[in-house]
Amino acid sequence: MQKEIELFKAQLRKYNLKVTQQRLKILEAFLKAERHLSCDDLYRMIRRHNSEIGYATVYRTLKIIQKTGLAREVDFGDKISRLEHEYGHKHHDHLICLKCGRFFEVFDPDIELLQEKLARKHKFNPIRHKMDIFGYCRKCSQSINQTQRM
Amino acid sequence: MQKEIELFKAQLRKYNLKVTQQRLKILEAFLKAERHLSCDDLYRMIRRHNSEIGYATVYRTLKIIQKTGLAREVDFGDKISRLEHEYGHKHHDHLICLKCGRFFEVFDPDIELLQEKLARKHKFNPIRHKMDIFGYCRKCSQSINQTQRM
DNA sequence: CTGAAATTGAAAATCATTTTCAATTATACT
DNA sequence: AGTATAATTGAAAATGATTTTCAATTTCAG
Repeated sequence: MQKEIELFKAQLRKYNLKVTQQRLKILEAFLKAERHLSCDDLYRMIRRHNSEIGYATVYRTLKIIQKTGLAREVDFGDKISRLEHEYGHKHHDHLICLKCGRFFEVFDPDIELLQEKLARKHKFNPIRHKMDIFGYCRKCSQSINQTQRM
Repeated sequence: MQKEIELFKAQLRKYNLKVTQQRLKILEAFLKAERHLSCDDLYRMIRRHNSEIGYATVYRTLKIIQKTGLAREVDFGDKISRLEHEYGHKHHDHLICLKCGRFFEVFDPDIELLQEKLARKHKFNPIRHKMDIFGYCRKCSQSINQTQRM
């Protein structure tokens, strides 16, 4: 985690941004957290513990954390920005359960390869991609009892 | 297009929803449109032509259109809901240009197969999935001149 | 035709996100 | 260490898409 903090500081300096107590606390809170976090999640976490840090500051710092490459946005289809750790984490895709909302991180090198090929076939220069599979996890698959409704 | 309209009407009846002029006009406008449309896009289109249909009605009807399986939501990462035709359209993924915003629909059966396998390997029951590759299209690849900025 | 139930649309509410701005703080430079 | 300056903070307001409310209107089964 020290490594990430140093990287963050270095990036701040590089862009003439100041190393403030708030920014460091927010980064640490983010790094300590395991799950995918929305801005609101993180704001509450920080607030719960001790510090008085404004929502706007958390919001703005999360933007910076993204830009430094320490986090990336993930999208669970609910229109809420969530961040997950990026630094030191390999790329992965998601299996997202439509019932319980849990997600699983997965990776398949063959798919990655084919994605590259697919893009190249279309003269497209891929930078990043996102693959989410929605469905039912093992537990929920058993207990599905959907009431079809409109 | 007649087929889609009949299907829509049938679905409405099935769920005790009424077949109104507004709903039909909105569906037709949607079906005639080629591109991916946001609620706002569609509202403007309809309004431009003639009809006086409220935004709320467009919004609500789009939800119904989704539920009937005639449209599905696509996500270009900008937090705006856009719908694309679903009925009679095969599943596909997207190549989305980070510069000009254009997108390309692509499909690769090998990837589809591997996605199924991947899910099964994790005892996950896949229902649908979403794969978007972000990068630069042919035209934009040439003229990239990004100014690195924070 | 008629009544019950659904729909409409204008306006307001919601909710995440983003900006504003005056007060505060970090940092480079004496 | 002191100071100037430029960035940051945080409360509050603004934004913008989405969603709901509710009284008036429309649909449609009987």
